[in-house]
Amino acid sequence: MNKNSKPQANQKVTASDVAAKAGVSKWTVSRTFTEGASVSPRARERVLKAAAELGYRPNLLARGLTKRQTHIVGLVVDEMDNPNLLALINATTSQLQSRGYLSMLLNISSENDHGAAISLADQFQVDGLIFLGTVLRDELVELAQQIRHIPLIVLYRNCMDPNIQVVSTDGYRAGREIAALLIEQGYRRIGYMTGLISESTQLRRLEGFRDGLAEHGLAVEEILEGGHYQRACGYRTLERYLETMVPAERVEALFCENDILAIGALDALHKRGEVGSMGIVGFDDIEEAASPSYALTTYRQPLEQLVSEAVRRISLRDAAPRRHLVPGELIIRDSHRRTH
Amino acid sequence: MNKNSKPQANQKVTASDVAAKAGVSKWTVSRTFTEGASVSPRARERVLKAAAELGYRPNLLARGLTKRQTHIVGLVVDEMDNPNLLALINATTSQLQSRGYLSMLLNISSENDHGAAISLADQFQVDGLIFLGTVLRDELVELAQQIRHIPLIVLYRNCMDPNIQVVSTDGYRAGREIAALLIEQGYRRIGYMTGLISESTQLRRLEGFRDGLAEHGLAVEEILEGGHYQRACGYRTLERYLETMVPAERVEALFCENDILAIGALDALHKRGEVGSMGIVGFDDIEEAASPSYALTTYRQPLEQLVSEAVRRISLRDAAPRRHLVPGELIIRDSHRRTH
DNA sequence: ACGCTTTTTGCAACCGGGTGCAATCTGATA
DNA sequence: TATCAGATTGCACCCGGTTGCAAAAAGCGT
Repeated sequence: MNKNSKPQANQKVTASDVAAKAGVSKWTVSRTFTEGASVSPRARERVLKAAAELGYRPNLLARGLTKRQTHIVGLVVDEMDNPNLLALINATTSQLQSRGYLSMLLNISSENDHGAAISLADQFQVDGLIFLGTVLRDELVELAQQIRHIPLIVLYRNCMDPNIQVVSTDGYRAGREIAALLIEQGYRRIGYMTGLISESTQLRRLEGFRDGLAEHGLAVEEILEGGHYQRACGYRTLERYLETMVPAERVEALFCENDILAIGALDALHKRGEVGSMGIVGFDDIEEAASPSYALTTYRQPLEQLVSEAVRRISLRDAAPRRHLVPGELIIRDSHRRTH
Repeated sequence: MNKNSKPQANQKVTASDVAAKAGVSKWTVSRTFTEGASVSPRARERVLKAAAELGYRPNLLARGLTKRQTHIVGLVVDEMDNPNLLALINATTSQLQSRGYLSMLLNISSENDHGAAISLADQFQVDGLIFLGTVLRDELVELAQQIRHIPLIVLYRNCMDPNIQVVSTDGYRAGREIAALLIEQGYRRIGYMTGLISESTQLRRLEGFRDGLAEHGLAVEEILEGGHYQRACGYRTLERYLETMVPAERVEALFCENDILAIGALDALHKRGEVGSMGIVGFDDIEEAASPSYALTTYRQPLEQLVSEAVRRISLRDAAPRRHLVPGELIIRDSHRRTH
């Protein structure tokens, strides 16, 4: 009862089929679908008509085989629990698709076999590999070296290996801008809350922050270790700090490595009824940051631009290991101000 | 200065190369890498050795072309803002990879061209299409009909079209279980908070809930429209309800269509200092549900099982439009109890 | 109408590997 | 040692498209 008798092009329609119907050779069909090939308008029209009637769609495997270009890009993803990641994946796949590329998702979180995944992508002749917010361990770099000569791009994170391309937010610059903002507010005693130490981008952030302060003769008075990417971590870290330090000794402002920690910090201030006693700045501009109850001053990473640059490099087949840092945007709300 | 002179297998190593080095024909090489093909142990060994030395890796495009099986699965994804989605994507890609499949992500959210994306996947000869938490509009179903005969699976959602396979949580059963739980608590006046109406799975949930209550001679006293998947929505909806109804007239317990709404509802109770005055049950068991400040009683969808079933069907090339409903698990915490 | 330049088009070969079939090689049995 | 089944291997050809080359057709000036 399931026999579909509709004349829909259920099975394979090949170029030869179209050729037969259009009364030309299959090569002419191929040329019709090749940009800038030489085909007479008349032939093209007949081919197009026949193709439409038959519902012809070129087999992309075959095309990839001969053209040595598949228009598939491997997206290597780790840490599948970071909510930012979804936005990254969304933006990347979206832009890739609109430029005619397809994304192959390679999950290398936890128990998955990293080597197998990357090798498999290579065997599929992907046109490039984008590491999405992945912290590239040496092990991965080594793997990546063994594959074909294609663009390897670390997006949204940093990677010091000279053979890997990087497209990322200019953390150093961001750090300086935030330092400048806080100094402008008149703060002298300024602190920094780190996330997990392992993430190399953030180091540059702190460096820039430090240098920005140094220009005005200031130093980072206090470095708090925030730890994981969780509100509770920011909360506990600041809470403990507030407990141990009398108000006069505390820093007046705190730059947190990401919004989640910053929001946790704000929660801690709130809990102790000390909202407004310390300027807080975050990083990322996540959705909650805009909520009026936080009004978090933060720094927005130029997501679309970053992705766009990465995609551009892939489509240019640019495998040269350059590094591209894009400036983000300071989002000024209220949390960096002290009200008392 | 960038000339890589290392003897690494930078370029293409084909089966013929391996054959030459191993002193056999390329067909023997092919057979060596084919499960269950007839190759003498001696030949196999020599091929394997040569392959290893040369760093040979079969070209999967070529293989896919002849075998008519690519081991690529298209993951069609919509609503890239739903955080549940990330867990779904993670589980799916992970399981696919461990079974030797690769995932091609097709983003059909917002401005992306749905038709183009799905058609492209088809042209790449994917072995199946999984719609991840996508609400399958008719338009999509129609598109899907036009492609090759491969499994089309809607995962984590429902779809009434008889030509599409469904692998999803048994919402009807869940609804009944929750009804039973609430009745067991002694409640008589029981309500339901909906999410967005458009999502068809949830209808079954309400049906089951309704039937479960009916068995004990009860009905759903109140249907609150929660709206979007946002805490604020659950919050506002319940707040408004509490404002308009005097305690004696209120429902004693409320089953919310998802945890986000349920948590919003708990927030509303908390805000009014009426925690414990109403039993609340959610659905999904998101991370926050376990937090002691909510202790949300909820229903966990069997994510891994669902994914596993979908992957199984793909690998069996089972394109028959069956529908598979998996029971989830009631997670009993405290929020369904009344304390006063 | 004629020679000459451009297009257009057909063909063979190829991308990298897989399959059916027949030829060849085992080696165990008679 | 001859015989024959079964395992192994080579070969031609296929998958579905693309490309370089040369032949055929069309355009053009005179």
